[in-house]
Amino acid sequence: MPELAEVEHYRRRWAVAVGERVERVFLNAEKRVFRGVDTAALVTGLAGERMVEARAHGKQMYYRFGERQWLGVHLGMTGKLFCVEPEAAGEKHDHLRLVLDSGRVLVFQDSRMFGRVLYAACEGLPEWLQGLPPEVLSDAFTFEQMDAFLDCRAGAPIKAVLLMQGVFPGVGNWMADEILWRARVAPMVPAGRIGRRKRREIFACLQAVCRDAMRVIAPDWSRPPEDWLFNHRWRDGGICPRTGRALRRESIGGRTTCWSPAWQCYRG
DNA sequence: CTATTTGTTTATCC
DNA sequence: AGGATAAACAAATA
Repeated sequence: MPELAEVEHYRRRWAVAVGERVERVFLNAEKRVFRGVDTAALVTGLAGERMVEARAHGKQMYYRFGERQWLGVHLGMTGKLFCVEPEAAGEKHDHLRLVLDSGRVLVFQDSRMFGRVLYAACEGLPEWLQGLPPEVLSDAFTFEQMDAFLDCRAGAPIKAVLLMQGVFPGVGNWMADEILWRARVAPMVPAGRIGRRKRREIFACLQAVCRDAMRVIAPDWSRPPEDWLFNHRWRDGGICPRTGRALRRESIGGRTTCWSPAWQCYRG
């Protein structure tokens, strides 16, 4: 489920441990979420260290312990982070558990295991945090950059382009649909066929959807207002809140896409 | 039983 | 070469 704002929500669930020390680490090294990770080094490296930083960049979260212990978490499709009381029972898909000095436990749970854990012990940023693109809500994310990228991916449907994490970090399936719905652009339109004026609208809607999602979802996972596409998109028979007509669901760019044909009339 | 899934990586085809 | 697309990953849910 996790896109930009859901990731931020989960980041905060572990951020309650900032200032606390890790007493012990439990994990099952065989699980796919640890693919490529030196789990033995992770277990010994984090033990005794204090969490000093809890951050997210797009869908990639990372926590720093002490001066040189870095733990990365990506939630994939079904990953979750939470903090439980000492007496809480473990659950089936708990893959990583950090027991704090207070007794509370930070848990990473992921049933489908498309998520992953990363680990590094180094002075500066680990290589997997270097060269990240500007975050979509930062000043460094500019229209000119988006404009150039749409030309670079001119043949791909705009829906697929918005999902590319190298330029739109954090944008996921429902956010891409929400953006195109607000901008009134049909999702299968090739990016290169979108004119400059409409690109300006897409840019503004992109920022607005990210900002709104952060405000509504990140603090407590509130249900978005009914005038978002969000509440209508999941089930068959959904109705467009703007037109009152049926939403359509089809596969575009390899992903299930929900859109409102009468409303999203821009075809480039 | 089958079909579906809010993500990413790898393979394959142009 | 490089962009576009499909497949694979895995388990829960309908």
